[in-house]
Amino acid sequence: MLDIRQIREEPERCQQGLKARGGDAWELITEVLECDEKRRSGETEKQVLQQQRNLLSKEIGKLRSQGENSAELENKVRGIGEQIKALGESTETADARQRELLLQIPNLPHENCPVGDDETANPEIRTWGEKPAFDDFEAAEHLTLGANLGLFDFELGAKISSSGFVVYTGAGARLQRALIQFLLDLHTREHGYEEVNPPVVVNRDCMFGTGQLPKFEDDMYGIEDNAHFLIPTAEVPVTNLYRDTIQKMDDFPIKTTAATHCFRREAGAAGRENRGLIRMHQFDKVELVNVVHPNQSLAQLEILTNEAEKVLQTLGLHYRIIELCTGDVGFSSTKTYDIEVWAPGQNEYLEVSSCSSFGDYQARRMKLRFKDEDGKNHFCHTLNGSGTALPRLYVALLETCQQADGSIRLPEALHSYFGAEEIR
RNA sequence: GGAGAGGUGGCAGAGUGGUCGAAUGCAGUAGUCUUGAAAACUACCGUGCCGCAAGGUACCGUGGGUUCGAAUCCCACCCUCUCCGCCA
Repeated sequence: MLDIRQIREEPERCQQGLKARGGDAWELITEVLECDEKRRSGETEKQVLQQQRNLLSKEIGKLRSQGENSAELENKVRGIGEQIKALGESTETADARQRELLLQIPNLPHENCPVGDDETANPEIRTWGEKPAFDDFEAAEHLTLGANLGLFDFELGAKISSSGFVVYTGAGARLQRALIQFLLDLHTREHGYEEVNPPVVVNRDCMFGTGQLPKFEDDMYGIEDNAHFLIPTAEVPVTNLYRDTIQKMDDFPIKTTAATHCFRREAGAAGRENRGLIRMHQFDKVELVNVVHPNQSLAQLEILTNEAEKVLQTLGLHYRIIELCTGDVGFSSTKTYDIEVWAPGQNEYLEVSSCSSFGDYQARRMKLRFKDEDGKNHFCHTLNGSGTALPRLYVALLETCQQADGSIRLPEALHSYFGAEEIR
């Protein structure tokens, strides 16, 4: 949520930021300001009346305790009560509308977020490693490799669920488990994360807190009349662990990781570009969540991105980092780096991680605060990044590590986790 | 799923219609004392909103209601605990 004070004080700047995203959210600013004006004047008026009522009611109490008649005063206060009620209703309407609007307005892109209309304007920040050369044979794609090695089965997934679900089988299931274990160990042992294992069913408050609701309800699997949702990412439960809390500054940065299933409807996403494991309704992901002091967040985003990169470096997978431009950053994000791993069989880069700083946008939504040296409360900054998504990592791994005979030579870091050096 | 009990400030725990934003204890912060620490003593010590400020106002699980006035009475919902049932 944007700060209503900022909207009040620099509305043009807010509108500019929103315009840079594209879309028409900037048009809402005017109405927000109208509501704000209505709300505040109504509230002030109401408070004056409440003060009168409180004073007179005390008076009545005094009179009664002395056994005196208070009927006249009571009548007067009754009238005030009615006015308060009427005022309360109109300010409540303005307040509700203001909140509704604020929840629909995305975050402002960070001032150093590159300007652009869409993903074609995303600059490449850096690359690591090189595309592996396949001199003696042509790189197969993971679907072929997996089918031959019996690593996963899409038909079985569709049979027991529906299209967009997969069953990992045998060594394929084992590899999945090994990867998750490897990722969690990396982040907890080397990057100082605390591991949690949260519910994958969460309530609506969580979805509002991180910004999935109210705009993206249709993207998620809802249950019980959408009172609860299957999480689209562990960002939701993990960040919301800190919802409505006041943190100690000494604890910054708070770094929490979780491996969870993630569920997304991905309506209309079927097609050649999303063949195989690349876009699933259910997938695993290891998520990294940071809660930090506001002046830490920009630097922390670099650290967080490096932590996610470490995954690919350790596995020896070539990748590039791009930064999302103003027209492409996510709803709640203020600055985002995407990490794209090279998948030789696909002959393209796949997004395996998206590392974002949300500024105080999520924190304000979920009332996540910290106490400063003077004992005053401020909103924290939140960040998160994938560390990393499993299926695409899996794809890049198979396709990069394939050998001429169709077997997979695993990176050394995985040997102990997987229990073998090769899959054949 | 059934029966019962209960949800008050960081924690513990009073308060059952007015002077209660809320006793008290613990924890915490600052100070006095001390070579230092401890102890003792003193003071401070919840959150939001409106306001330049003074101050005002709201919040006792959540949402409604009764009342001149609600932490306190009524209704609904949520959650926790205990017992029973079922069960990985």
